[in-house]
Amino acid sequence: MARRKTLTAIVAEDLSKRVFDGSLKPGEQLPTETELCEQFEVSRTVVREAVAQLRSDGILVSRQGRGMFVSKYPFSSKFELNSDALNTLPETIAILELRLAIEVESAGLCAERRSDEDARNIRRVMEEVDARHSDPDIVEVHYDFEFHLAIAQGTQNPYFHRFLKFLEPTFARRFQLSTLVSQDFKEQYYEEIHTEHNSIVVAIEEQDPQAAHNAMRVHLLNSLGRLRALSRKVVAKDRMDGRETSFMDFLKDVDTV
Amino acid sequence: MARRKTLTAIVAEDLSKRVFDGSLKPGEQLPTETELCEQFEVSRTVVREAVAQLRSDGILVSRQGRGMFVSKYPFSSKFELNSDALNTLPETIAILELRLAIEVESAGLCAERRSDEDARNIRRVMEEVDARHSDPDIVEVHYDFEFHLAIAQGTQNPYFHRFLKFLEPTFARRFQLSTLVSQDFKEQYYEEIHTEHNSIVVAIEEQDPQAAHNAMRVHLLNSLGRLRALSRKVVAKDRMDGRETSFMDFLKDVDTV
DNA sequence: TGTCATATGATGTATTACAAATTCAAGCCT
DNA sequence: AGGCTTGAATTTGTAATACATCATATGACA
Repeated sequence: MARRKTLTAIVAEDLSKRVFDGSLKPGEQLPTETELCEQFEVSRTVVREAVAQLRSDGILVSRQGRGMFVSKYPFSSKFELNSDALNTLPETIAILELRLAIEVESAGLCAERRSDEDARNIRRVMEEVDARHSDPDIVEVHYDFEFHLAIAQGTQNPYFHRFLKFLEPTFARRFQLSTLVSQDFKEQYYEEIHTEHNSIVVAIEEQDPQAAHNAMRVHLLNSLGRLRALSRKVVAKDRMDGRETSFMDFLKDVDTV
Repeated sequence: MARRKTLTAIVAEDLSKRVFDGSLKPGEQLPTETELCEQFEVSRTVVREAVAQLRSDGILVSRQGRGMFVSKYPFSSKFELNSDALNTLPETIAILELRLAIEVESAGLCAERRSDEDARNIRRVMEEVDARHSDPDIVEVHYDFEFHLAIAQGTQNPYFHRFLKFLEPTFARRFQLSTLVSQDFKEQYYEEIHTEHNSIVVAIEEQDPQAAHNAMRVHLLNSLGRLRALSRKVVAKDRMDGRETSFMDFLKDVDTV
């Protein structure tokens, strides 16, 4: 593996380092492309590809005929979750707390601002989610993500939907519950969730932000609890089978392609 | 203004669109660079710069001698705010709502989980922020960001701090209030903010999550109101001076170098 | 059948040339 | 003097070509 870094990558990293350690200040003009070619002893092709990357990251701006400049706000305006972290239980829980924060407010704003069409859509999605229970073998722990996205849509603030969509991969893993829990448990599981969903929907339909806040908070706190319970079952099952699998390993295994 | 889009940008957008609408599937091999040149009727320089961007976004990977491929996980596991959007008032408000969601919960969790040292630190930062009022000329509308960061620190969940830090550039712009508002107004402004801060701090010290929620919500809703009021003043002043500057232009102008 | 050399085709890098946009100053006009 | 035009110089944007390097497929050879 470990491929040799391309010249382009080297130049790009060096330049972005210069920006972030302050030797190139926001707004400042960079050396011309030809000067950079001399400094790095590479061709203009390389410099330009490197610059293209930094430009798409918003670190540089370049204007034909004038030159290249450090962006006025070069400091990372992106928020990323390194995929290593997503597979550990503590990280998943920490991120679920972040999600709870967003979703509680999302439910409240949705209750305030939803259109009638939003409300109808949300109820429809809830019913679709319920209908999906007919398949007894496979369930996603957060199989109800579409429901949550529909609510975010109703806030009329696109950032809520975008942020939730961004968090989706963290929660969209599938679990084969059948290997873990009895049918009875699943029934109970679905029953609980439906009840929780329903009280959220009712609050949104009645345009009661406070009630929506509360119902969503309850739902996600319970979700957190269910996640923890499930993880305990997994660990117990592994121990019974003589394995010593941690929850994170489990999450990796069931990861669907 | 409205600069003509570069060919590079056009190609990059088209390719990323192909990925996201599914006509190019994860893991699939792309046409060769020369083929893309023919398709788009541009030079290889353009194609390569476009690809360089997509590669840095993690959408494509290219291997020397083999070809270019759509990444297996092209779907952005990063959340970014494009800097163009940050300069418009509606966007700023929308993002402030997102921030409110995070911070209300942040205050609550902090009240629950803070260490004694966290509590001391928060109060200390609040007092430092107050002390800064001695400088009568310059104020940042959200000069109190450190205070909010200190609270996020107290949640014991690193993602709250990280997310807030990520949003900081959106709110860390400086305003020269002196050209806009009277000294009296500033006094009142600071007075209000201090009162709001204090009730948050008290709630956290008393470990009362519900009160912390409420206090933080009040503070940020008022912040939202102050931002709107300020924007109205700016527009009014411009109109008086015979200009027709929108708030977004204003934000660009006061941009500090 | 298995192995190695070679051919082939892909991306990576270099070089050169020209197009288009911006700046700046000289020079002209009023 | 002040404002305007013009053109040269500079800089990024695009194009075209050549070669280097890496990966794979092919086919000869044992």
